[in-house]
Amino acid sequence: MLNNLNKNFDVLNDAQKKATFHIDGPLIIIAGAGSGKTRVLTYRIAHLLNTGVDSFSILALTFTNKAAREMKSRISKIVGESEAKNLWMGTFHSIFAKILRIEADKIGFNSNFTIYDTQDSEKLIRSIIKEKGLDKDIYRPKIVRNRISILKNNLITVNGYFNNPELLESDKISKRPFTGNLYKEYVRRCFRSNVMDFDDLLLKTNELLNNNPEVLFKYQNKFKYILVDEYQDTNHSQYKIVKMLADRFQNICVVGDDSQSIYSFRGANIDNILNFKKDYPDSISYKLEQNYRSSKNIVNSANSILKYNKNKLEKTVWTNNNEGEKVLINSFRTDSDEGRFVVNDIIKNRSIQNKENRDFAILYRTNAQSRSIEDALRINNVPYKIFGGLSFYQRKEIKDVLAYLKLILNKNDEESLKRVINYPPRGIGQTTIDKLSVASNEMGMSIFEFIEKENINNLKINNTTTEKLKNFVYMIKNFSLLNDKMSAYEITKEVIGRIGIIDHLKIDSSPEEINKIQNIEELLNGINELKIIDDELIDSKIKLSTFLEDVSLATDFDDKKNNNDNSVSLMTVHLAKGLEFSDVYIVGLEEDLFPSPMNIDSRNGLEEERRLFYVALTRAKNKVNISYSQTRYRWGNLDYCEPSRFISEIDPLYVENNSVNEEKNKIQIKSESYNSINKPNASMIKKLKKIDLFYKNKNVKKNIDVESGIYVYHERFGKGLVTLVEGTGSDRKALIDFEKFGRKKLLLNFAKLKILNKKSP
DNA sequence: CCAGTGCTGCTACCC
DNA sequence: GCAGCACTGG
Repeated sequence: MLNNLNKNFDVLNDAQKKATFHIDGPLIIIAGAGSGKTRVLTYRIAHLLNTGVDSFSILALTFTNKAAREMKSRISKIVGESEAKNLWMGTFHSIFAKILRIEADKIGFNSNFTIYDTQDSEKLIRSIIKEKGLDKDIYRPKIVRNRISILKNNLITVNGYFNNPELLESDKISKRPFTGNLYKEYVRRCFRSNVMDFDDLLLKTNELLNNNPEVLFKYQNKFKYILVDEYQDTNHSQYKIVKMLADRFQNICVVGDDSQSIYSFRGANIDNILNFKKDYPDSISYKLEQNYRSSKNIVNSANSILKYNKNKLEKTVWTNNNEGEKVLINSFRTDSDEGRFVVNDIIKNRSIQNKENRDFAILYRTNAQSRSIEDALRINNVPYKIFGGLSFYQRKEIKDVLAYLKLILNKNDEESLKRVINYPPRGIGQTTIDKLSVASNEMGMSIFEFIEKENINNLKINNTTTEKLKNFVYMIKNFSLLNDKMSAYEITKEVIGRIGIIDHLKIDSSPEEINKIQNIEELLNGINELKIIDDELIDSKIKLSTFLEDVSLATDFDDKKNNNDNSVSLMTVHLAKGLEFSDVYIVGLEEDLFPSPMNIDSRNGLEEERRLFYVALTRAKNKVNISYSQTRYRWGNLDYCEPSRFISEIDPLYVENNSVNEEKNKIQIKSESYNSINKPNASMIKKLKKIDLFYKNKNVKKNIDVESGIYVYHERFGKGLVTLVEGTGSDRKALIDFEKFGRKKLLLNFAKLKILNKKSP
């Protein structure tokens, strides 16, 4: 092994070697894009093992399952699978979920606690808001959930919240003074349901380690060597856990790139990496600055935009690679023109440069932008794969099946119960559930427990419904008994069969429903495959609890399949982090899109957008194509766009700008529309654009003649007589008596009406 | 209780 | 443009 290892080390450059061979004491590795970061991490672990460090005492934390898997398999290749298997390597959430299950009793939880995803949490919060009689338009569940998430990630508990005048004040100002009460109730309900959300996995770990010195001691001793990947993306809660665990031996190695910190919106704190030296004054730092991925033009153009950022660690990424082609900038009239260009360019380069579909990636700021690109790809029969969007496990039909499975393991899981107690429909309606909810809540019980133990006849629920409730509880309990003797695959198969979900989906055999059935089958196959893998390793079938833990903390579904098919990749820039492609198209480089309008009002926000652009640029090995459009459909209507400020920030030395001629047109459009206004601010421009758009919009043109007394034809409602027109602007409505559908009030801005006869003057 | 329609509201997405 | 909640009539 040693020889093999030493041979491997020869491929490292000086900085990489220094970082790899560092053993004791705090170490920070600043790793520029494409500088062989993962290589250093894996070799460093291999080296640690080689010098006699016990594989059980190494903890390596990553941000994605994918990163953990990759690293583990690479290490396996160097040191062998049996050694690699002992490493504690995984995401923050999976590692600490594991520890929390072991230590659950110390924080008053049961070790089979359920993990809620964002959607589950939001649903629970929504129902609490409703119960408390608060206005859901002010207490928007999404905002409240987000607020609570941020609080938790900053280790602010309910008490901490109420003792913090600033927080109380800020929620008062934002017209949500009862946020603290919602937080309190949410925490109470999660606890009662034996549930943790993603943030709890970190928050509760903090509490566990803080309040139980013996537990902290145990894990400090266990994890003598700690490595953290993507340190720039850690939030406060993660930072504190790492700090506590590393406190005893100080053998902490963090790797990251401040220039690729793009997750502050979910609580990542760039200061963690910027302040590492303050936290560990004895730390050593190495910079990996040689880029092995991209051409000189790409590296230099990416570097040039970072000059506009103030908050950063100094480093100079450079490369020995070829000069390469310049970064190409193109402008288009419409977003569909942009899509067509990108696809034609891919087809062209595919044949001229002998490239394959998988060499190309199309990156965008928001998922909604994929549509125009997809259209062009489909028309030209170019195979593509969209990454991100709704993950497999987020789909309704999958979540429905999973809810049954979760309920089997944790009957107090209220959200899962509510999800499936009447799905597929079994005659238990909202009224019944509401009654049960209130009554069980008063008793401090879960709904399941309540049905099981209490006399529900007192609730004025009729006998047939009572019977149905009892049956449901009986069914779940029965599943539990079966589960004790069954593998995850077997019990899931049993559940799917017994609840009749497939039959229910078959009722109308629309393509969507067929697809749902296929997804459920795929879920089952997925579990079955897990079983096989597990069989090979330890000759036992995977249990439901293991499977659910995997699923709750997984998002990217089988990358094996994704890698095998040879297609163009479409994804957001965020998702592209860590990946590389030969040719990259970055589309939609427009103000109000990239940078995102949400992030342009603060320096920190704008700098993060710029780093995001940096990430996009540095994904490419050979060629970057940047494009923007002068108009774009957004939320169903046409928007005028200006080129992104980031385009002009790239040093012109490395750029070929094809869009200069198009510029003139654009400026004309702009001056026509807004000349009369003196220095309009951003939001004003937005409003003007909307008004402007309204009058130019084809819908308005089409419906401007609609007035009372004329006959119109509507796509769905058919023929009708307009009896009244009211409102102005986008609020203009018509009251129409349809022959077959009766009286309807329609917004003229949106209604697709054909005028059948005009009233004579 | 349920299905079908209307209305609303929208980043990025790791776990 | 669309999804997902809320409302309403059967």
